[in-house]
Amino acid sequence: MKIRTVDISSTASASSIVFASLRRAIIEGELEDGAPLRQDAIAALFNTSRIPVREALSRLEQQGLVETRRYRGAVVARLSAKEAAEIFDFLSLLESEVIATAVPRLSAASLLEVRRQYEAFRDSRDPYEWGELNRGFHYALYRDSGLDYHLRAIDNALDRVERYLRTQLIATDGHDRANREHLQILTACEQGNAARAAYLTRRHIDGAKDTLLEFLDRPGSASAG
Amino acid sequence: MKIRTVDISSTASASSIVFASLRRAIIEGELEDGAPLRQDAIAALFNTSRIPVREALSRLEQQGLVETRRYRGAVVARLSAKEAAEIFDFLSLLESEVIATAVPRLSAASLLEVRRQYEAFRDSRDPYEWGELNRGFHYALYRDSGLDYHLRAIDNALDRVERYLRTQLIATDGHDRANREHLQILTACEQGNAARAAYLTRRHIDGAKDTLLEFLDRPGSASAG
DNA sequence: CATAGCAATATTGGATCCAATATACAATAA
DNA sequence: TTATTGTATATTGGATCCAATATTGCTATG
Repeated sequence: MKIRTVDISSTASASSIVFASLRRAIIEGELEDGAPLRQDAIAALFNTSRIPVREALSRLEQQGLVETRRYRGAVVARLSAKEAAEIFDFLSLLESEVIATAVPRLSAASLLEVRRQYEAFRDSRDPYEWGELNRGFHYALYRDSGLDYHLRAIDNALDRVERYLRTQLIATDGHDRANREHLQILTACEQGNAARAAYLTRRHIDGAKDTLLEFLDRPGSASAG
Repeated sequence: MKIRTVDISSTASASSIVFASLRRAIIEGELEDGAPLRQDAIAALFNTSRIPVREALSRLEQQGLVETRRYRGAVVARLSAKEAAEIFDFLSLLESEVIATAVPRLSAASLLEVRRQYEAFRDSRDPYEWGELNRGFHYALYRDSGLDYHLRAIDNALDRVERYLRTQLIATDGHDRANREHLQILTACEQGNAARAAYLTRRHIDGAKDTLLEFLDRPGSASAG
């Protein structure tokens, strides 16, 4: 049939909508570290009952984005600079491995898409878009690796540190530098040089980590948010 | 006070009990791939209502152990040989990194604990203990790395493939071989040779993967469970 | 006999209600 | 006055009830 169909069975449930919204609010930093998440209040916001909210909260907890204490409710998970640093290391390890796998498999179409994503990130001036655009660039690079489990782990890790990433991009010359490094990585991929792409990716992430930690150590620098 | 106390606030809730029990049943293979998880039936088993069951199921889904389709219920997540192979690669990458970080920090006490865990695994004849004991050995080795986020990711990944690991240990000479390799790794750690420990760990996991895939490819070999 | 249509049943998703616990605050005693 | 106890309120965890959807089995019809 020529009809454009939609899989109704995968229509969003209330709990999945609440989950997605809360997740976004947390990783964007709209809800700060340690902010309490009252079931009643959230349910009212979405015109629903507390049941889907509780389901969403327990999923967020499983993912490490919120912390729950029995009978005391949930709060946005705190993340120390040390923990953030570890997650950057985690990303560095995984992303360099994934890109090394992806490069020999990158199709011409994928490379075009990567370049498009590179330009979108480069041309954006809205820091609140950067997180999504940065993921778009990296994801386009990694997709052809076929390493779905790795990609999921990377996504979860990015969720945890996205606020810090934005801090780093805003408060330093992070955006310009990311652009330069993205271009280098893209070039290496176009040349089919997997080892170099992996090396540059590793340096890209390690550098972001170092810059951020340096910034956070400066007394008076506000925490992420 | 001299009273032996217990932190009541961390008492287990119904949903966390259901979660832990289902998780164990799934990773041990008591519930097979694709087995339906009826909320009513599970609630009855635990003498509770469906609410905590639903919370547990959504957490399990978030962790990738079950798959849910709206209005159709949850089933134990299937795992193809290809996906299992990817997860082994994931573990190989992470565990070798973690152990390399841990070795220079291993205390004498930790090394003794590692040896104890090594012996416990070596001396066990019950395949259903092997999963837990294997984790005990590895975890004792990794703990001093301080890489908590990495360790959590490793745990989650192990959850997904534990059934396959046991298949591999039972159906081949896996247990003996694992013991030999564990001893090699332990020795490298005692000698403070981080690079060698990492190399051996990588080979240990890659070897388990290859053995398992070979076994699964043999026609007539039952799937994990 | 095969199949479309429909009714009956089973099952999930969500709302409302109740119980258990924590928190805030007032009352009281040293 | 200050620390402690009791009480009122807020909030979460769980049970029960209702609505939406899927599945199953029967019936009728060609």
